[in-house]
Amino acid sequence: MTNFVKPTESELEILQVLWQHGPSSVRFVNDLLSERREVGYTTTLKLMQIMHEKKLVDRDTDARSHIYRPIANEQLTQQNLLNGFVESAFRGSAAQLVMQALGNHSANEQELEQIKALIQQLENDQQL
Amino acid sequence: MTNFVKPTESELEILQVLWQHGPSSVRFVNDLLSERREVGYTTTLKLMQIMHEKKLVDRDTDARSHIYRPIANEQLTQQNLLNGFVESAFRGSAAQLVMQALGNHSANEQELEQIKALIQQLENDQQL
DNA sequence: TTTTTATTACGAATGTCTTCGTATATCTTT
DNA sequence: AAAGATATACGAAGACATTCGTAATAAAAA
Repeated sequence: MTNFVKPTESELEILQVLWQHGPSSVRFVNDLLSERREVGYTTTLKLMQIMHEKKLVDRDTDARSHIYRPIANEQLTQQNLLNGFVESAFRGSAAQLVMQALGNHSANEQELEQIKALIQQLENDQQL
Repeated sequence: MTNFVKPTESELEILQVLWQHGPSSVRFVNDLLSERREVGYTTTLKLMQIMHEKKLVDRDTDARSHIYRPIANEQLTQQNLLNGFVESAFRGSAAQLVMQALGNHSANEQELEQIKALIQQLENDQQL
């Protein structure tokens, strides 16, 4: 967590593809994005080049078609984004955010169990 | 929730002041913001005027010093922001976000109890 | 080999966000 | 009333973010 560069919306969309599918070419990423919305190939290319400059991704340029991969993993990035989000939208109160998230985005039974287990664990740790 | 306009970072900062302190003048908002960082008066003024155009705030122009107030309340805005955030950063999984939030931003004992109670309630409702 | 296709690099246009200077009007103080 | 302080309106500059066209190059197909 030395220095976090916040990805933009579009950049995050690309990172999602890379996290889910592993190292990928621009072509592959653009094909996936195109399924969801209109986006030109060179637009995706340019974004990925910028992400490389920002050191959000690494790339292998051995083959003609370069292969990109995220530098930070998904969890760490989520954590950094979450910190900023809690700060700006929830005045720093993660508990408030959790309440809102649970209240409106219903989680399923299994997820609720997982969350309960996590809380249990947190409470146990706190006793030490 | 007819049509949500997403406030920018700076706009959200101003909304926070209005939610916390009630209807305020530009002067008041700018004084508060200035305690935390360098920001010119006309910068804050301009932002609040733009927020008025975007219909993020209403204003009373009876007195020379106009009084601004948020149009949407804090909870509703948080909910809208949260939906977008869960979508873009957590692939739509609110449960994942909750786990991350609980894991790293420790909540205190009382907050954990509140969250547990909420989960209990959700589980009860689900049985109907 | 020639033509077609695919890929990168790059520049530039457009849009949005943030910031501030300046002009004008209004209120307050002297 | 004159001078100073305070408010709004407005334009514009600078920084990013997003998008795409075009040129150059490399690979694949004909």
